[in-house]
Amino acid sequence: MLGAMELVKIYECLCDRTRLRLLHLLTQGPLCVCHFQEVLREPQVKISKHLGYLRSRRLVEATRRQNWMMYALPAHPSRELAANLACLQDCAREDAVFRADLARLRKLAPTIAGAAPCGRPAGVRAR
Amino acid sequence: MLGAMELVKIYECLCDRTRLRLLHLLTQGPLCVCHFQEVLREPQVKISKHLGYLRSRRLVEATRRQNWMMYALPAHPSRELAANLACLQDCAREDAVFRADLARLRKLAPTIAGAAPCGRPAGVRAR
DNA sequence: TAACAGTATGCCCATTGACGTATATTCCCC
DNA sequence: GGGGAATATACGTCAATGGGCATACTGTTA
Repeated sequence: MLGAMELVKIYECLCDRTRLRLLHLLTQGPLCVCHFQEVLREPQVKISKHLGYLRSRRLVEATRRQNWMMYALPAHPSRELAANLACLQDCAREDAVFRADLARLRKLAPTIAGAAPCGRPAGVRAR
Repeated sequence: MLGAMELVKIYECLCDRTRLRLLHLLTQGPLCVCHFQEVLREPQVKISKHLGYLRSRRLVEATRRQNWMMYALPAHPSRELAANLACLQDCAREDAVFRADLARLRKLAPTIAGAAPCGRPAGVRAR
């Protein structure tokens, strides 16, 4: 009689504006915390905590890359998660906030595939 | 800079197991509180409160029909709501709890269209 | 090893939500 | 008007959550 809990867990993750924005950005590919900070323009602690929340519930995966934590959607999402992420992406297409986020992200990291942390070219270290 | 709030509101409604079951049942058609009580096997106050929650956020509409309150999904749902309800319905298809709910509902009210409250034939009053 | 950048965590506070018990409300029928 | 059925609300309690501030952690560089 449990069941349906996977879905509830997903919706619990989706029911916060900040987390929604994070997940939406992640549909574009893996990103690091500083990316999120710059795109969302929210304090580091807020971003980090929400990512931790998502991670603890397995909606995102994290790997360290030198100093940076790279966050990504699960490599093998459940059917439910995949469906809801697709739905989110669809809804986001017509929303001003999500579109603006996407625009800032694109300006920041024009090429997402293999994007270096914080938009710096791979191998170049911070100032 | 508001935006995205419609979605958050929807997800806030979806992130509870009981509300999820209620909404899922409502995708079959309008129902009254006693239907929910019998299908979910949950106390009246719990059902009623969650319906109130959903109603206050405009995810369901309610109309009185004699002694019974009939609840239904919005006649004109937003794009976001429609998308998420479809997604929910899709996810529910493979979940034991939702399937069991549906089975109990069908036994209770074989014909949903114009279903009388509490499965009694229209016009027949309670014992 | 010291300094620093990137990130996470502990603590505190305010808000929200879920649940149960008891009680109120609304409508129908006698 | 009284009684009863169906439904909603008021209260109290407890747990979870969001946010900020300060601080800790981790890896890199000097």
